[in-house]
Amino acid sequence: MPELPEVETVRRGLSRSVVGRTVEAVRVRRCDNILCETEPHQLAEVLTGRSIEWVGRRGKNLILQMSGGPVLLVNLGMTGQLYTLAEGEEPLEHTHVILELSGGVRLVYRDTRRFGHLELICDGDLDACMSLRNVGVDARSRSFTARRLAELLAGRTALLKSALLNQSLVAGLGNIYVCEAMHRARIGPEARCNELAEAQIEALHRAIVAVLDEAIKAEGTTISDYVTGAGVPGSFQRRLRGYGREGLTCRRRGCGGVIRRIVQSNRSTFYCPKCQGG
DNA sequence: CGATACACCTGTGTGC
DNA sequence: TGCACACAGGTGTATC
Repeated sequence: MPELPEVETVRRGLSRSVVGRTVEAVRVRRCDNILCETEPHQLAEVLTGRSIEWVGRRGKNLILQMSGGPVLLVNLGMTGQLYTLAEGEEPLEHTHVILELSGGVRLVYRDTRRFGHLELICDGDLDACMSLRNVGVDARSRSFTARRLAELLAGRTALLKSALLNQSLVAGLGNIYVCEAMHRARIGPEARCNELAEAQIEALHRAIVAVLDEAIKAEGTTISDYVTGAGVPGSFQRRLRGYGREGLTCRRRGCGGVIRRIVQSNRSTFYCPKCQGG
């Protein structure tokens, strides 16, 4: 579910609602998706009494910096949620951890399919932690340029789509935004990394930056599970041009093509056969 | 090392 | 109504 725009939206929301608050209690309902140097129950021991100093992001990973050094990293996987409960609101099924914060704020971590995980990094050393070991250049960092993208793709024979989904190259894109960026850049689904012209890579880079930016402004894409840090859906699903639109008319002005769905490496790819190369 | 297949988990929607 | 199957935003691991 959550790709870069969704994770960034959660980061921004939590920056407003939980930064500066102190962890008063930690309720762990289910701990088999908590990575920790020692034991999952260490979560309460380490976090209780510390305040949340800031919330950061690397690719699709959220970083909660705690006072005194430790970091709580959150990867939401497909169905993960990290949001604050409204007053009187009860946690739903599949809520695995609740942080009770000062001021009566409750931050919950929920994940139906449990593809996500928490990682407690006691010494705060992000460069050595498990979750970030294979995270490449963030798609919204300054160093993600067209030139950098070209270097990352050079010499690869894989499908472009597979490379863009590979977090160790560019971090932050998932199935939705890869489909959207390739549609915007008019690159067909069968394109391979090593057969792109320079101008196509530049167009792809512009498309990636633009679609992520627009999606963040819309607070992300909600298909079924994703919610912002405040627990509400995003709205970018209304502006998708390819993803999830099989059989519908292409949204490119004057195109009139019909969006198709194919399966590539076991995942759906949506594209317009008329305005995207193939 | 690079590319691909698959497993991990739960819920929902479809067709018989 | 019951059941089988396809499918879903991600990613680590095994295999060639």
